[in-house]
Amino acid sequence: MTEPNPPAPRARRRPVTMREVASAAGVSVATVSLVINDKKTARIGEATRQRVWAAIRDLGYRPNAMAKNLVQGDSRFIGLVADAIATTPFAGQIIHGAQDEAWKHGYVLLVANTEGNDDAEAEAIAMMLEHKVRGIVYSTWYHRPIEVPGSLAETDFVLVNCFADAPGVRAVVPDEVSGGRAAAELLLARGHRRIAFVNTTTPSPAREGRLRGHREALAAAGIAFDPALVLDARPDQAGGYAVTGDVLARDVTAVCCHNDRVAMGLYDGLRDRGLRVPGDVAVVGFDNQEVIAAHLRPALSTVALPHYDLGAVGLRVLLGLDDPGDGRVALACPPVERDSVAAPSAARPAAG
Amino acid sequence: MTEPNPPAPRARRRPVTMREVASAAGVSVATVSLVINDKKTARIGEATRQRVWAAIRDLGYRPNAMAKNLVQGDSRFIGLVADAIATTPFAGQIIHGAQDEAWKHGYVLLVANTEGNDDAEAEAIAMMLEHKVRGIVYSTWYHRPIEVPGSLAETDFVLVNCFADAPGVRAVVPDEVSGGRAAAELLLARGHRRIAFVNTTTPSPAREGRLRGHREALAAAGIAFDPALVLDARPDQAGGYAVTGDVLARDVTAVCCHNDRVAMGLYDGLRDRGLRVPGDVAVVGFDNQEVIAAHLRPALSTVALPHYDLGAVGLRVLLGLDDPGDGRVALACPPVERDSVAAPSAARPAAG
DNA sequence: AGCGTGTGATCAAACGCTTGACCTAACGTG
DNA sequence: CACGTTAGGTCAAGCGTTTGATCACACGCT
Repeated sequence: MTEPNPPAPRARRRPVTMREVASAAGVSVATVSLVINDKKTARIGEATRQRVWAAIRDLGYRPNAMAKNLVQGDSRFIGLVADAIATTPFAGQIIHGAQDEAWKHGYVLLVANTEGNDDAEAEAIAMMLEHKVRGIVYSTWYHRPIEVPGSLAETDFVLVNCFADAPGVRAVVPDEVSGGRAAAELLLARGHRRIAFVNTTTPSPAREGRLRGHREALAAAGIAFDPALVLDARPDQAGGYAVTGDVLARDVTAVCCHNDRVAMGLYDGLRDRGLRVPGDVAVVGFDNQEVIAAHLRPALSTVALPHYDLGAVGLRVLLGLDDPGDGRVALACPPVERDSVAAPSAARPAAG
Repeated sequence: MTEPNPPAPRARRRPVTMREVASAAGVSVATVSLVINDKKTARIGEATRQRVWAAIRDLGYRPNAMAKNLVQGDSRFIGLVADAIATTPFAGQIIHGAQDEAWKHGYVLLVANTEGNDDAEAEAIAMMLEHKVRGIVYSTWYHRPIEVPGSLAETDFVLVNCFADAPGVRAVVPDEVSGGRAAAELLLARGHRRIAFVNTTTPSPAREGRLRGHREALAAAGIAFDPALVLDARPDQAGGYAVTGDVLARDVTAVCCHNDRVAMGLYDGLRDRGLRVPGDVAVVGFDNQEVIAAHLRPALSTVALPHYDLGAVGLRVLLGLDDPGDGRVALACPPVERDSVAAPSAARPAAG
């Protein structure tokens, strides 16, 4: 009876161990270990060294990282929990930054995404704890306050792109205020003085912070803040499109949008009214969401959220390489100039 | 003298071990192990069980996964190497799918991104090998042929979103042909018969496969294939915008774009000419790149690349749960209907 | 008393590696 | 020649678990 082959259990040859290398080289395992790790404290003859390396190569030996970790009492793992790995490129950037930085210091990232599921999150953290991670970077895909999951406290951790007001909880976040300021400055530098600010409807550090930065920039430029120029819109294309009329009714020459998607919607709204960017209205976005900002017509000037750095710095803080002064470290949001801003035209755009 | 605290080396209390639990519960480590793993073969009294669990809870014990792996001879790790974790949401989706599936089977993903750097790649694979991963999923962010890195062969592996023609190399890829067919069908179903096909300029499985699918759909609908309706364009917004004139010159009622970004550019091109989507020209994209497709005005009908499934199935194949028949498994690209397709209007749009 | 049996828990040997302590020749030196 | 020294290694304990083999004991039978 020939059975239908069960899905090919691929040949899993047992890995070569140090013992095998030792006997192949005619030395003790201790010697092999000393050679591999190039221990300065041990005296091993050049000839022996050669034989050991040769055996290693011949046998295709790979050290067993887990055995090593075990005996050394600490792992080279760092956990990274993210709440949305794939929803946006944002989390990806954070991971990327953390990854690079971890790698640089000989650590391996244990990534888990929870998709906002608390159980998954608890499980993920438990898994990391069981692997005796050196610490955990806990990140969210958009900047917001969070409750620190209880089990996090069992290890060293740092919050990234989110924060908690428990004392002593380190966090790395984007500096929304400076971002808001940077956005406004993009416009002010070109001479705009009547600038609409399309804020999001959802309360968040971004909502409050960016507006504050906007006002600071206005103040610094000697422009009185006019609350009537602040509008609310759902933070997406539809929101931006819908708010177009209100924006134009304010008789402004420029608009700061809460994010790039709102700007994208606004582009559509303006186009539908026969208005041109930046000729009739200058627009700046926020987030620097590549797919959108770089490829809108005209390309969108915006302010970048430092996701990569958030991840990288988060890791450095965890490793004690950067000192948060036991508080939050706020990372600057750099402006990205493209083509959606020009000097205001003499004639005001027609309303409506 | 109060010294300026050096970057807070956080309290890293040595983890609780099984031995401590054992003595706290007044039993042997063996007993603790048996209780924890709920070994059916061992007979442990209910009272003892309780005491052990109590001790575990009191001490906050977490098993040491590495010790466990070591003694059991196999790890619960699976490696995932990606060539671009953050460039697009694509890789993120693959990771997400692999992650979920791995988790489901009790595995932990060791993610590494190489950003196309061969050294980084080799290092990443070495790291995984040293952690004695159960296998490696090697993925690329866009569908293409690759050379299998030598060290991959040291373990079990499967290619995802890429392939090699070495014999016996398992791969999971998107079914470009069926995707191309699906795209065309979106249009054919509404009655379009003269359809432009904007292909990419770069040779790739996508370029060849989608066109083939397109032709198959045409044939199935009894429409003669007209090579003149196939145009080439750089696969981005600029390309789509630039090709608009040529498309219109072909006097078509609909366009299949190589991807969503091309469609986005085409939207702009059409708008500039006062043409409307889908009223004057129906458009379908490819990729289902959320940020774009769902938020263009009108929302873009497109064909989705099954990234999540690519990751998930890749993992299943690795685990021997799905059988690739020792070849490639091609995953369908499902159509996503939105608002950019309507029946062709009686009057042909004016050429460009 | 002697024996089998079932129950409840312990012993101790691995797993692959690191590392401080220890061993053994061979080589000066006084 | 006895003695320290050094070069070149080896020994063996131990990291935290798992697990097959074992053990101690009480119970019920003959």
